[in-house]
Amino acid sequence: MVEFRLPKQAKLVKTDDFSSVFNLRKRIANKHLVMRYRPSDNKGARLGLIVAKKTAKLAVQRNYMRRVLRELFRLNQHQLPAVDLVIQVQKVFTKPDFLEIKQAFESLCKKL
RNA sequence: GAAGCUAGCUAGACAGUCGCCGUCACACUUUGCUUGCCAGUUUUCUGGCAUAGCAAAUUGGGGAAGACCCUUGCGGUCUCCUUAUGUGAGGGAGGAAAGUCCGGGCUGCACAGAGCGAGAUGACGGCUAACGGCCGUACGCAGCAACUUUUAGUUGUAAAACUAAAGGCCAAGGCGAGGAAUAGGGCCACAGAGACGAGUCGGUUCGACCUGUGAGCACGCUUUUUAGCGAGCUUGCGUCGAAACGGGUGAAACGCGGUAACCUCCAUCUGCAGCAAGACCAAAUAGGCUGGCAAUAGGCGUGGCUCGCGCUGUCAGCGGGUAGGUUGCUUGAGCGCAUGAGUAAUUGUGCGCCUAGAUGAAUGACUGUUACGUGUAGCAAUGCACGACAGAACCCGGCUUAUCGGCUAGCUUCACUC
Repeated sequence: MVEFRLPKQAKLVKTDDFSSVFNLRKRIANKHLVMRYRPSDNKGARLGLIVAKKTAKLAVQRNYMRRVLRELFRLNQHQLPAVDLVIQVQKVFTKPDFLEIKQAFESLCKKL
């Protein structure tokens, strides 16, 4: 039985966590997303999200994008290696773009 | 029934899979003691149940405090603090959560009292914790429908009906920074001669100046004779002075006009900052204070050199304070129903209810069925696409702005029936 839960331990919380990922400067990207990552000693992958106010002005849009990306991470976390992952949104996407975003996320995950 | 307006409610529904954040209950391990109940027993006491309270140990997660060990490591052991874990139940964005424009609560700082300054408000009365909000009344402004007047057109024998335009009166409803202009200062577009002590300009009349100039008349002189020069009178223009009248304007004209949304005056109100407020716990590193030890040596600076002066060690404790954590944190001017008071805003009483508390930031993602609306294809059945504005961040009362629709109630006008 595979667990798909996403407890608090699987999230990047501290400012130090984020800045250490940024300092490693490992970066892959496509049209929608930018992923920065850093191998870690923990058991599973950990996630941090960055959705800037600049990319989407409305809070509703930002919340949707955050939730979709968190959901995708949750469902795919066992295929991922043990890394600290920071996903940055480049471009606004809404409900009709879901499949496109899913493909973008999966293709980036394969490159990890 | 139709139209208009104003309030209030709502913000598609159901199911499945996988999740997130609080709350509650139970389980999360045992032992001992206290308490209560039951049974036996004369009592002491014994046994069982409840697990309410306390203590001890133990398992798991987390920890930033303390001690010890040696292999000196992102080590182990012990003490201490804290809670997790599993199952179940129940809850989990809005009418604007938005803009942050007003008013409060709450919190900290400041504060004898008074004054100056600054800001806000401004009919009258009321409501309220308070307000720049709301309610009522009066006034003013704009104005749709209806009604009505005039004109034009069409129909019609006519009565009249309809349509259009321009007015009148304008329901319900809407809008109104609305005190003082004799306390004072400033300003008043365009037009007009002139726009705020008033004078100037032009016209008319009178007088003066004509050494300025044009025209006319008559005179004198002449080698320009249809001309030139000189001097005179009248008159026009011009300059100066006086008088009364008066100026196609304009909202307003030698007036006790307007403007206070220019300053100002009057009345009332306002201390300042904000949950990143504030309170508690509290690493690492750096620095501070106190004490002990070492030491009067050495080093550095000042100086040409000496003396002198200043700085510089280590250990322990203390307090401030940063990251971080806990709290503030959701029970409140709360909501619903009934009923009393009041035209109403609002409020008294009774009963019932608990309704998000996140913090690199939860409240969801996807799929299916279906309702409604819109668009599109189609004769139709039906198919396809789309679904308003928008996301809590201490909490309330308002205002403003955005918004697909639906439902209910009230008010006004018109029509119909009785």
